Amino acid sequence: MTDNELPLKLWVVLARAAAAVRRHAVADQERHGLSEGEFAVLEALYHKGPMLLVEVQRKILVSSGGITYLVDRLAGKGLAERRPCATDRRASYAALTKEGERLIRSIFPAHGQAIARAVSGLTDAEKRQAVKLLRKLGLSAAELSAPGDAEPAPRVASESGSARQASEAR
Amino acid sequence: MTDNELPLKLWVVLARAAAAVRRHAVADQERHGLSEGEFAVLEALYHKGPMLLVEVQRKILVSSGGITYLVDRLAGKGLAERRPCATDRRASYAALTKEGERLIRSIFPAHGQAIARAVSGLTDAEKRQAVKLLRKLGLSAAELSAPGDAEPAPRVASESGSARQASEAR
DNA sequence: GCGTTGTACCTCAGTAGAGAGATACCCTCT
DNA sequence: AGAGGGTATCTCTCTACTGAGGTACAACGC
Repeated sequence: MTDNELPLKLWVVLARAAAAVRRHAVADQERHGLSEGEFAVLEALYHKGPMLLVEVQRKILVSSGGITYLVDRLAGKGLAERRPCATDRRASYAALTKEGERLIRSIFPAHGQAIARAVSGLTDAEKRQAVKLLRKLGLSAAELSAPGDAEPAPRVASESGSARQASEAR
Repeated sequence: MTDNELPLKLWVVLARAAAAVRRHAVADQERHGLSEGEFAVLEALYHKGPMLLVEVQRKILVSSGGITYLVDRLAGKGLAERRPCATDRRASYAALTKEGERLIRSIFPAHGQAIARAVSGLTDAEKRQAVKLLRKLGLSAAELSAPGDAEPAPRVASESGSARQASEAR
């Protein structure tokens, strides 16, 4: 039975597994008042030291507006700060404050354990196998032509029907 | 040393693979003006017929407010409708309208192909292997004690017949 | 019957972040 | 020196929800 729904099934179990594990990760992060994105920024800075905002952005896969928002929030909490870049005045670094470093250092080990627990349903051999397959899958999917190519496709459903507020602007 | 960061690495590649494949799925759905959640509802109703809102909610894993919102949106687009439940006046069914059924029927095959393309980096044998591992991982992660419990009451042996719950497919 | 507990749905405020566009700057080429 | 194009960040609007809380009904025990 060469299952021609194999790709769909793979996508379903992939999405569900990721969601299930993510729930554990996020629950752990929220115990410290951090959103997923905030934690990702802290973790990146913790492991790599100060980075340009654009580097962090690419690492954690958020939009340009998103990284501004996240660094703003962390700065507001006193966990991170911006530092000017000496060689490029457009750019700036994000860096952990003392408090930010203290926080991430104190919670990271437990976080790792929470993740370990979440994935403990697989043996180490299975984990290695899964890493290999998922790495291959992730890389190949990421390399496929940018989404939205091909045909615009027939627009369905009015879509212009929703009341659009006429906001006066500046 | 046997890599004690294996769980973390698994989580990273899992999240990245899921995000990469999801981008393709979402891009395809958006060509028809549907968000991920809207598409998930249509697909569920298409495959299972009319369902109670609470059933759809559990199937696609959104909050109670979320399912109300999604059905409202689909109703506003004329793709789905609510129907009273004869035996329980609190409850109501969601069902596809003619137009909704026509739409999902017309786009579903191409959607399957988009997914197939997104996961085409793996051979069929690898896909099957991945499905097996991810199913095991997803089920075990979903069964772990609810997130947020500081002291997980030792409810260890929940149900030994672990296989069940969370039927796949969406 | 009546009280209690559980369930299905809705309401509403709030949030994380997307994405388009603007601004300021850098770099190269002439 | 100046034009042109590329890049880093910020601003702003908008979306797709979440989660808490409320209402109406259901279901059970007495």
